[in-house]
Amino acid sequence: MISPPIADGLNEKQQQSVVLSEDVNALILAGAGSGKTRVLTHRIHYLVSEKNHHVDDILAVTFTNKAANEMKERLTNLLRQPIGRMWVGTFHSLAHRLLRTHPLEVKLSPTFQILDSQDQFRIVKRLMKENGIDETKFPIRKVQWFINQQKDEGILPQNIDAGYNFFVKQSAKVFDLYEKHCQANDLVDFAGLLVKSYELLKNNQNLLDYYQKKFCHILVDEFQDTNRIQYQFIKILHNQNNHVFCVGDDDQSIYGWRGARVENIQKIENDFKPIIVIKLEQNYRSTGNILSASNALIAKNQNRLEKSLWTESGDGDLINIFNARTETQEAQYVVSEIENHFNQGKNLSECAILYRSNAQSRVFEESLIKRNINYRIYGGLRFFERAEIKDAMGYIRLAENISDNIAFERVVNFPTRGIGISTIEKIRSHAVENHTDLFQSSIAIIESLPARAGNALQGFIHLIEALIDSTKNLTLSEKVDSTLLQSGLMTHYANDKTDKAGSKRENLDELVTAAKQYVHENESEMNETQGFIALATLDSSGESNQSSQESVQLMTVHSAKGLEFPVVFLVGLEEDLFPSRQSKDEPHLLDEERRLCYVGMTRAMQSLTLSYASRRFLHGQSFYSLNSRFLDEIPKSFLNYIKNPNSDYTTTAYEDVKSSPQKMVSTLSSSIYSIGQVVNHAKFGHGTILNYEGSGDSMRLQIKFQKAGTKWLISSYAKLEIV
DNA sequence: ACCAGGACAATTTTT
DNA sequence: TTGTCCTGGT
Repeated sequence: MISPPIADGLNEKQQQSVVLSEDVNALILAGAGSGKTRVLTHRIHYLVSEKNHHVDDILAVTFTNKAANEMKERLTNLLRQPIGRMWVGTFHSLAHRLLRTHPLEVKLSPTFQILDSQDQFRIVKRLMKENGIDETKFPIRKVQWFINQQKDEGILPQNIDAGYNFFVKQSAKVFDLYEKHCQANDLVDFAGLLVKSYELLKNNQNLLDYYQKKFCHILVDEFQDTNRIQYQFIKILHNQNNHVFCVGDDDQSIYGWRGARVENIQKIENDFKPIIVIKLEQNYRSTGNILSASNALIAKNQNRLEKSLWTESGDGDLINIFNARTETQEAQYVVSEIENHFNQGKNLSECAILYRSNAQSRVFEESLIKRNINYRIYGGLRFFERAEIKDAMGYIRLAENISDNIAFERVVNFPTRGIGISTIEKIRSHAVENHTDLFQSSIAIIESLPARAGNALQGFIHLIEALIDSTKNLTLSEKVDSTLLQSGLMTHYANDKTDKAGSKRENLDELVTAAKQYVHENESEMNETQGFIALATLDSSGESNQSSQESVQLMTVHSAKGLEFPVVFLVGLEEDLFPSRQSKDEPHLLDEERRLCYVGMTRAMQSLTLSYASRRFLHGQSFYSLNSRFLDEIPKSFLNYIKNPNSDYTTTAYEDVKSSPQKMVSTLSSSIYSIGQVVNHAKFGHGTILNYEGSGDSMRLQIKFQKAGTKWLISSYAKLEIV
């Protein structure tokens, strides 16, 4: 029916999806590893080369920059034409582009700035302080979270019905203040990009007509991750004459806590009629056992759009289960297994350690360092979120747009130049009273300041003016380089003797490289510098498709979504950790945990090991733990229990200990110590035994010393004297 | 302006 | 336990 190259290497269902008629909407339920990105890119290829659509007729939306970049790259190869300004990108970047094209229609100036979450935090904090809202009762993080939640739902402050909930009431008040602040200061946060884009289309019929007509085809990746405002955005762009093509997998919905609505994937069948649903169920990634075990696990969830994945590849190895005594032993086991794989010729980068929470990474790091194995950890502060980078960007932003108040506040006294809080307060209030920006206010009030503060501020003003003047004709990277020097940031870190200064200097150098690598699109609504500034906020990773080196990959299961590895260790499968304590009592949260576990398992291509520890040190305390219920939900026939050579008790024995505290005491009483007993330590002096763990030589005692505080000591080393 | 020490909290994370 | 943030002292 269709000629290669469109059908090239696609299975029947994939082909069907790709060549679907142009008259229907489509929902492609694409299971893990079923080649969904392939289908998406080939669909576009088909529309362009067979149906003679121009690339500009197509809108393709993803969630992450990574996915967007990958799609762009694949399309460039497939279409063999530059995709230039094609509308491919994240929801946020596309919304941003819309707003940059039509800022006035939503009461923004053409130079409006985007707030990242740090900036947002600071603003919320200041507003709360100014309005006397007690941040100990209403933690700023929670209020910020609340605000974003509302915005993701498309809810405005005036539409919140707080009822008797005091937290909601106060948060709604802050929300209102915050929205007004943003409006007055020409600021848009991440959620705001979407909210405003939606409003733009809703309130401007001619624009809506234009874009509905322009985008003949709207393709959405990872549809299960859409939140309400994103759904509305897609829905409003859709009319009788254009069509949506959505790809998603309800079993991989793991961002519900962030506002993603799995229901959207079900709603789509009613809201976008006529629609054709196609399931992609052939998996090209994992071996039979891995797949069957994953299928069995996810089958425990209710309300699924049932799919059952299958594979043509053989059963492969069984899934290994390892029960470690402690988290340290778990790490040692995993690392020694990685060494084995390495010795058998596997590349380190083919091995991944996946965990539920970032705090778990440390033990693995320590173990890897000990054995001298390269590793890479994902997570933590990203490049453009680092303080030194944000400072540098602050100067660049201020030089580009003198009324960028966020940037002004960031750099006005960093590196410190004697401009104190009181001076800044004066600048702020002048700005508010005169409806002008902080920079103009500074110039205006300088005469009225005490000599010292005045001089300091004058110095800053001259610095910025000189910066603007001297960099205006430079290329972007020269501009960045020169800004680093003129601002004094480089000197500041050169004089800084603390151990972190070196890496900060390296990061700043890296910023120059990032500027060099930045590719600006010529017909953009922005100039090159503005484009670079926007990129820094909208894609803070700062990664330019660099290949991962020869190193073991450590990351949370969340960040592993969309990736695959030949060898996977999914660790910490314990009750209260995975599923997490906060989720286990609520059915819909527990289901999401199960999906998360499913996502983790289905990352594995050939080898999958699940591990858990019977005792774990967390938040400075040791806890006994039960194996995760998810392990019990996988049929035994797929599992291979690894014998633990160092285990001094079996699972059942320890469960006895865990389930009845009395037993702990009775076990303890067989040793020479008992809880409540007073002992003497050579160094710490007198103390009382509060608790204990383990037995024999490895027994550890928790002792509250009169002077030295509470400590955990190993009984065989501690040389305790019973008093 | 800067640092030490205390209080406090600690899933998941994109944009 | 670790990191972060705030405070109070110098």
